[in-house]
Amino acid sequence: MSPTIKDVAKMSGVSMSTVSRVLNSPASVTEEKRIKVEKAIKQLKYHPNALARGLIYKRTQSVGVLLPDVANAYVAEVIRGMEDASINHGSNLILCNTDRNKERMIKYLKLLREKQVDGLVYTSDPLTEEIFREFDELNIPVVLSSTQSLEYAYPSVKVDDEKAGYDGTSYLIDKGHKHVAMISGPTTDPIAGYPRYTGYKQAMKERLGVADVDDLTEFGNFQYDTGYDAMSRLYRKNKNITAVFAVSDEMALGVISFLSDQGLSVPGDISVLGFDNTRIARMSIPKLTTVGQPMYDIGYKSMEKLEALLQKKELSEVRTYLPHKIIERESVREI
Amino acid sequence: MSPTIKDVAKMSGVSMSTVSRVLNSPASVTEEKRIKVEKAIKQLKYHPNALARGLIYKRTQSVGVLLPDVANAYVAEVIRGMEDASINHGSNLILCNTDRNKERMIKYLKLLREKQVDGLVYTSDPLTEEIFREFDELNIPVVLSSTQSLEYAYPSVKVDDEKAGYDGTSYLIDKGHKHVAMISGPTTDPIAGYPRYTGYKQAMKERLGVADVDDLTEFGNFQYDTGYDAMSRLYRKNKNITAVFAVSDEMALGVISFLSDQGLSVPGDISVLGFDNTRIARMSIPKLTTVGQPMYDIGYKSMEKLEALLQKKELSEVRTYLPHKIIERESVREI
DNA sequence: GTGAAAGCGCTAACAA
DNA sequence: TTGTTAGCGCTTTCAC
Repeated sequence: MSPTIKDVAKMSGVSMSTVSRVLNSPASVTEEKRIKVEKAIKQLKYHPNALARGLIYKRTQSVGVLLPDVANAYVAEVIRGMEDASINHGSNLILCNTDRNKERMIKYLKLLREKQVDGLVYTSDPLTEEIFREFDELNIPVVLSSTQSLEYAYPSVKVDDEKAGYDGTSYLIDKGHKHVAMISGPTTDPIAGYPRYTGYKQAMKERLGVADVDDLTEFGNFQYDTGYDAMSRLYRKNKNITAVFAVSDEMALGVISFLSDQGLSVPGDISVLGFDNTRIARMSIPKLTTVGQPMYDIGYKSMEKLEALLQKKELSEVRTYLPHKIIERESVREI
Repeated sequence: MSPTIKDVAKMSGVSMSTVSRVLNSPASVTEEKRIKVEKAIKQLKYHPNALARGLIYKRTQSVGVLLPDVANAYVAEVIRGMEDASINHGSNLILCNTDRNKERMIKYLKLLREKQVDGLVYTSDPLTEEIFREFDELNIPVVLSSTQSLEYAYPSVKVDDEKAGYDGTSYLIDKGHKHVAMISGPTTDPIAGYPRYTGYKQAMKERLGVADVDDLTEFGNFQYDTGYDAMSRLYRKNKNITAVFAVSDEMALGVISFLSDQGLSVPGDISVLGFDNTRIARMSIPKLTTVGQPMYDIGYKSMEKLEALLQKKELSEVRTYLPHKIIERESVREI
């Protein structure tokens, strides 16, 4: 059995409270005893039991992280930022892959609640009313990372997706493209779908005067295959396109792949712009020009917000928008 | 405040022990009381406190996962498998990105120990003596995932890297290649470096009769850039190469990229074989033929082993080797 | 079958 | 400054 505070007390000839004091407020103990206690701690290899502590403090230094899937490159990078922030605060992350599966999520929420996590961060997926209600029952701080809610008051940190959609499109227009297509996410997705699409449409209208984009848009679900398929549909219905803006790097790679299968060159024949700037963006041929998101920072900042909440600090802002940035590589050319 | 077992007892007019019984062995309570208690639980939205439980059971249903970096595609996939296994067992994963940084690791180990995690899984990095000693102090089951130790008796699950190196090389030879190069990991890496390299050398000798591979090998650290650079060195010193076996998909993409920069075609001029079968392997042009590892299964199986250990079950085997498999795509051709 | 009481390892009054 | 004691929320003897 591991030694307890009692063992340390016995060995050093003081009371448990004194041991507890050298652990928590060493200054309040005479040097003589403190040294004795410290020696005993070392000798016994004593380590405090966080369960017992948590029971009293009502703080566990653990936070739950709900995410769709760690194996997703985007998400993994966000987590990385969270990790770094949390270790700075002495907390741990409990990983919960929801798989967008409701039962799995409920199961996790139950576990997290029983384990008395201090807070929760919910990543990358829209917050439905149902999920909100589950969260609300937990009665702990929640922050949204790489997603947000306009209906509920949870703090969030993400990029401004609409502006990113606008800026990406504008970038292509600035390069001289007049027939700019978009491969969007589902318009039912209020985070990475609709807003980026809206930004695209706005830029098309404002900058190019084109209001009807039906011939220029297709939809996918952010994954490679759907990018490939969407491009194939797009190509069938419109041969004038000179640039396509895919709202995920994976879809952009799918686009490039389709184009390559058609014997078309990127960016020679068609320019391709991605979104995210995940690691794969610099490994493709041609290297992908993309609307980069500060994934790591999004994660880091989310966790900092959560910590602030846990310390009952006033949040300077509820909804934080981190800047996106166009990363120029080789898949877009000027025409 | 959350309701406690005491509140439930009061509301249902029974003792705390009875409530505890309906929670843990419902059969030992009369139906009448059981129903009353269950009703109170529902009404109060009572949820047991795992800290209090853990204090008694000395089991927390949490396991620590030490890994180099979640943002690494290979690692993320392994984690995914662990997650799925652990949720089946009702446990949670505490994520620890070590960054291969000793201090960070020590800090995590301290946190994990204080939180009384039931076990540990250590992923993807060689187990040094120093790390072993740290683990050993913890006095909890440890399993190695995607790594192993011949010196210490920790159970492990991974592929047979030497055989994989041999098989990958053989595959290339079977395709008619006589000048097969390898871009290896560091030979000081006893997991993903040395063994694969050894397998390669063995195949070269047995199948092709070539014992001196100095002109055919270069080294990288599994990342994209080092694959690019290693290929550039290789190309400078040997123009006869018709196939290169890079021991990570990322490095293989780096190789393809370098070749493309030289105006060389893959697999037209040079065939390229990767290792791992991470998601990027099917997104490249050409799609990467690779020695696939069952990453998900490695993670899943590791966690199952850990659970078995926690249940004091005898392990049927200490070191498990899961089969690798060559995934044929488009980057290797027959000559 | 059920309840009272002790105790898991710790901290926080409260006295001294 | 220090020790004694109660108690965090739960399970588990041990009587009844």
